[in-house]
Amino acid sequence: MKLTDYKQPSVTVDIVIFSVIDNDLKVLLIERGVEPFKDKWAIPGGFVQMNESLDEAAQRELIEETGVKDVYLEQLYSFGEINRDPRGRVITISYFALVNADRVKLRASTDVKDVKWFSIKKLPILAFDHKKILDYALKRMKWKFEYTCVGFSLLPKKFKLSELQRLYETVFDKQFDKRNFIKKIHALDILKEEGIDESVPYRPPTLYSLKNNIKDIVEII
Amino acid sequence: MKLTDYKQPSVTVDIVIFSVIDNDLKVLLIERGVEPFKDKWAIPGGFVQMNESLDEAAQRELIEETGVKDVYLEQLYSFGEINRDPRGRVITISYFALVNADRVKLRASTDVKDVKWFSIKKLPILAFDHKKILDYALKRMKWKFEYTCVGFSLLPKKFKLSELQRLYETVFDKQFDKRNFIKKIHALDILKEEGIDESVPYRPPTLYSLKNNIKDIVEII
DNA sequence: CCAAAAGTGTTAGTGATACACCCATGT
DNA sequence: ACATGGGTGTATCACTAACACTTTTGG
Repeated sequence: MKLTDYKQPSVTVDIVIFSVIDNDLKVLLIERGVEPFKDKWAIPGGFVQMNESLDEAAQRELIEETGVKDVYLEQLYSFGEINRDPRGRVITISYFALVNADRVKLRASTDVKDVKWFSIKKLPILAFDHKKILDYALKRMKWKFEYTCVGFSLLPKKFKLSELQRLYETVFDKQFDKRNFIKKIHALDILKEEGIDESVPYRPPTLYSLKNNIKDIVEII
Repeated sequence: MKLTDYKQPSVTVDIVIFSVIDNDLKVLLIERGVEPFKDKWAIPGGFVQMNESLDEAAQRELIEETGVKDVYLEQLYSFGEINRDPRGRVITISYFALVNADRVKLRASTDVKDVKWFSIKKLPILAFDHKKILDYALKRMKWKFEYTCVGFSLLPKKFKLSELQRLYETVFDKQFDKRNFIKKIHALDILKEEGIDESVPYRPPTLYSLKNNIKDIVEII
């Protein structure tokens, strides 16, 4: 039995790209320029080429869309309902990424009318089954945020504790008690001091950085 | 741009099927009857057909291999390294299943020399990248076992607490304190009493069953 | 009365939560 | 002096972990 004895589905990767901009959790969407779902918003993605692994395909799509690499990128789930794409049988392997929006240069590519960051609170109607994918991504992203150190990839190398707390408050859309938050972070013993930021017009805050490469290793309970 | 403009990879599903037999955690493997990896042991799986979703394909493979359905089945992860299959580009969507071995009738199918339960502690060398898939499945299965109620699908409808504890001790390969274990289970408030088993030659134990349909909803801890 | 498994409480330690004020700086 | 954000401690509660003996039944 040879591989070619089977009719084969197409395989795509779709990337849910998150960022935090102006204390608001955002997701990157593209406006489709072609059918199906022309003029509708969708999660960026594309076909997996024969000479690249799934992770490489996701990485490539991410770079095409945002110009950034070396960001947090994680496979989510594969969606393969028979009729999820009106063009035919398409299986998609979804990913999510966390990017620091400062580094991103949005570029509309072929077949794309527009590219925009959308607040997670004001999403348009999405093409295909992309709402389902986005919901799933959001759930998993929050989980990862809560239980690992992935969130630090959205901060500059050196940051103050209040920035870290604001980031978490944005993602979870709720307030935390300052003392308890700091206590918890310190208890994890994952930060090292990096001096003091003297450039502010108020009491200078201590800067911190993550201890070497524990980004997604240490579980934050 | 049409779907057929792309050369397409093949897509398979592979199912890591777990069971607990004689207080030992087992996984179901098949001995391949054809190249590649002829005579090597592998995780059961097969090509996704054009008229079935991924979940349906996994379900079908599971039934073909074991004859059981209505068991716990969950998608794990998709593996798509370029050279993971010597026949060509094959992407596999892996699943894991928990089956009660009492209900299973093993059936060698075409291209399969043998089918056997292997103790997780004495695994043979596996074909393809199946070792990686199995390791991943094991990790996820244990996680699910610890934090949800999936484990109950390996027990009969009515069971005694000592059976439940023995199951957990088998899966995690360590002993738990009886009083603390029971206390924890009771605190979850997921069991209802189902009378007493009078048929034993020692003090008759209370039987319990899971409250309706909370199998994988309630998080344990 | 013996074997086998069922059943049952208390204590100490650890982590989570709730809560309010003073400090250092620039203007 | 004031505005801005930085920094700090304590008390209570809930959960976890460690630990051993008595009970019920059949043979």
